[in-house]
Amino acid sequence: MSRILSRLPVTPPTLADVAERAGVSRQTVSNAVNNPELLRDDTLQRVQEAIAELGYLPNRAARNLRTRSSHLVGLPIKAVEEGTANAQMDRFVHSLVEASSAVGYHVLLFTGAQTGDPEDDLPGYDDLLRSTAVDAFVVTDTYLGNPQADWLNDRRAPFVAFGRPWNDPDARHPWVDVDGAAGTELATTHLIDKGHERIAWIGWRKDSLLGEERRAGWSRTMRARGLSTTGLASRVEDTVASGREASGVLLDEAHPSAFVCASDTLAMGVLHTLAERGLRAGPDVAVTGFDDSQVAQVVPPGLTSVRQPLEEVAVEVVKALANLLGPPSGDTRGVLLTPTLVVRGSS
Amino acid sequence: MSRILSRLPVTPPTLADVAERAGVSRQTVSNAVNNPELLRDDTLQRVQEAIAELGYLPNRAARNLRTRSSHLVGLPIKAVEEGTANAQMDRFVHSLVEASSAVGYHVLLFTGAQTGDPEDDLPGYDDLLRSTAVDAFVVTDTYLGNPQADWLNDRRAPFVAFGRPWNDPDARHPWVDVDGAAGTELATTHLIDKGHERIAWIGWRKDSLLGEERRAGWSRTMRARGLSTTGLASRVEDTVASGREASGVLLDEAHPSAFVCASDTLAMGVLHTLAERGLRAGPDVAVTGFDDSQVAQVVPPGLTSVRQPLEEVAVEVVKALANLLGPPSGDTRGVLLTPTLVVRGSS
DNA sequence: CTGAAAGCGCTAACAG
DNA sequence: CTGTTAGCGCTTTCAG
Repeated sequence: MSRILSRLPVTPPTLADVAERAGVSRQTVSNAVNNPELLRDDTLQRVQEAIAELGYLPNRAARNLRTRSSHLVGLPIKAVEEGTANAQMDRFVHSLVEASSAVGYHVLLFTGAQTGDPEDDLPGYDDLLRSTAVDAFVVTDTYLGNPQADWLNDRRAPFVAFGRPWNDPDARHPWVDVDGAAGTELATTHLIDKGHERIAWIGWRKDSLLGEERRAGWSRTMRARGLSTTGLASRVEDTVASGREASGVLLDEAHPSAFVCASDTLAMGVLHTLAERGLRAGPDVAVTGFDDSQVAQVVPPGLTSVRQPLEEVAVEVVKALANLLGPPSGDTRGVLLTPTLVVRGSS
Repeated sequence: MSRILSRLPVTPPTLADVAERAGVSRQTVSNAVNNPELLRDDTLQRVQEAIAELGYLPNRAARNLRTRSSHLVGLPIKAVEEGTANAQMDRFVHSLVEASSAVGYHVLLFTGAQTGDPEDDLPGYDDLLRSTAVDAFVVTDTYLGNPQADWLNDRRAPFVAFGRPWNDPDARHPWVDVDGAAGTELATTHLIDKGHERIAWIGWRKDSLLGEERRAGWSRTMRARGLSTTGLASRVEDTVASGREASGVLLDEAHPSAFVCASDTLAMGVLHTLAERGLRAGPDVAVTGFDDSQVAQVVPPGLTSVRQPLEEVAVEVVKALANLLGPPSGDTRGVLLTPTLVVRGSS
């Protein structure tokens, strides 16, 4: 096998080459590749042998031109945020590439402008779309007010979102998301079971619906267990410094014995405060984060964190994609997955 | 502008549409796009107006078919290693995507098999190559014994490596790399300047030439300053647990006051040991890592780390790519870039 | 400087 | 079940 493929011809074999070798017409070879069930067994086998001997693979450009589809999905990527623990894109991208290849798709990366304004990403989408470079998009950043989904909907561009359409609950595009409240509920329950009663929340500002959802998981669990939340919540920016500051204030004013955080970044801020005060994460004050970042995995003594099932998310995204691009079968609009809790030394 | 582009036609405009609108032949439109200098000024302007009005963009598939080039570069990605701090891939990927788009290229992601054996990635390359899906590859993992470079060279597949050809110093493919020894020299010098004399090394096993290079930066700097390295070096696997263990042994047996590590992962292992022994990273024992991962950035009290100039690497990679695919101009075989040191609380 | 003709490799539609 | 015909949208000859 590797012998056969070991020398790349100057110009790769075409349908015609295979057809000649197998003694059939070009169309028959095409059918052998795309609709094998149409061929008689012996013909099929003969063609397949010729294909193997020649190491034939259909020319993508020609196929794309003819079928008006590139078998490529576009994925916009943002710059990594320095100084945060939010690098989970990596994990998602890898899973997406893998899941896509299983259905014959490849992932094409692109970036918008560097301004940070999502409006400026739009031309990136537009060019790809108008040049028929991709069949669909996967968008990952569907926070409230993000124009991408609306924009894509407007031009009837096929896309699947990782993230709920917060803008518009009855948006008609397919989406996949992770139940944030379930995640923080897991964390809060875990802490309560460990005997904690004064459990503080550090989350994002109110305009983040994603953040409000995660917060809801904490507050509803506290209430359900009959625990007070008064004075125990803080809403800040998603930076280590904010988490550090917020946890300092909370410790002074509300004396919590544990913190549930909306992100690993904020949780790291809490660890900073604890280190400064000579408190031990875990034995003295418990902390949980969100995303199971590499930071959570390697920081001493290990940060307990809610882990999003990104592999599953990718699989569901690809399913939705296939449904969008292939023959539509039972259109599932939205899929909500449940995260898990990874317990480590900090709790 | 956004008005004009705001409605995607059922089927995008073609060259013929533009030609009709501008009252010229299809050829002339093609020239207007690809060789504007061939047109008379007034014709050019007329055509460009028609292009803008119609929101015309050349159909990629058709262009690819005709020019036998996809304007796509393939980038193989590995699964994220859990439990390490080695997630710098997405910083590089982002930079690469950006640099590529500046010269009209897009990045296509693919994965090999999941076995971890690099041999199994080869079919991934092969398929992409034989189906003319990509024009070239960027490979990022050129450790000793990795078959990719040889394999690609064998089939005369254009590629650029991020990483030196350790196998074969006079390999003929272009590469870009970062000077690891310069990085650890920076770290070691920094520690010496802070007054440290017993500075230990924790690195990788000897079969990693990359690791040996980083080690050399430490040892040559120590020697140059007249400091002993005897009993101060340890070579282990790249895991947090190994770093923890090695630093424990070194502290007991050689009493170093500082550690230079070959990776942030190992450095985190050292932080674990320090935390367990009630020692403070920084004031009590200094530690430096390598890669300036998010972990280094957010862990208390901040991990001093060598930062690779990945943005520059990407730019150089794309330069080499352009040189490979476009008209060859001055073939620079290899480019070696210098890292910087980011000083934080741990030193 | 502009236009006409040819064809890249493939698949959809139809004919045998 | 297999072969023939046509054409996707573009660029590369080569004439005018």
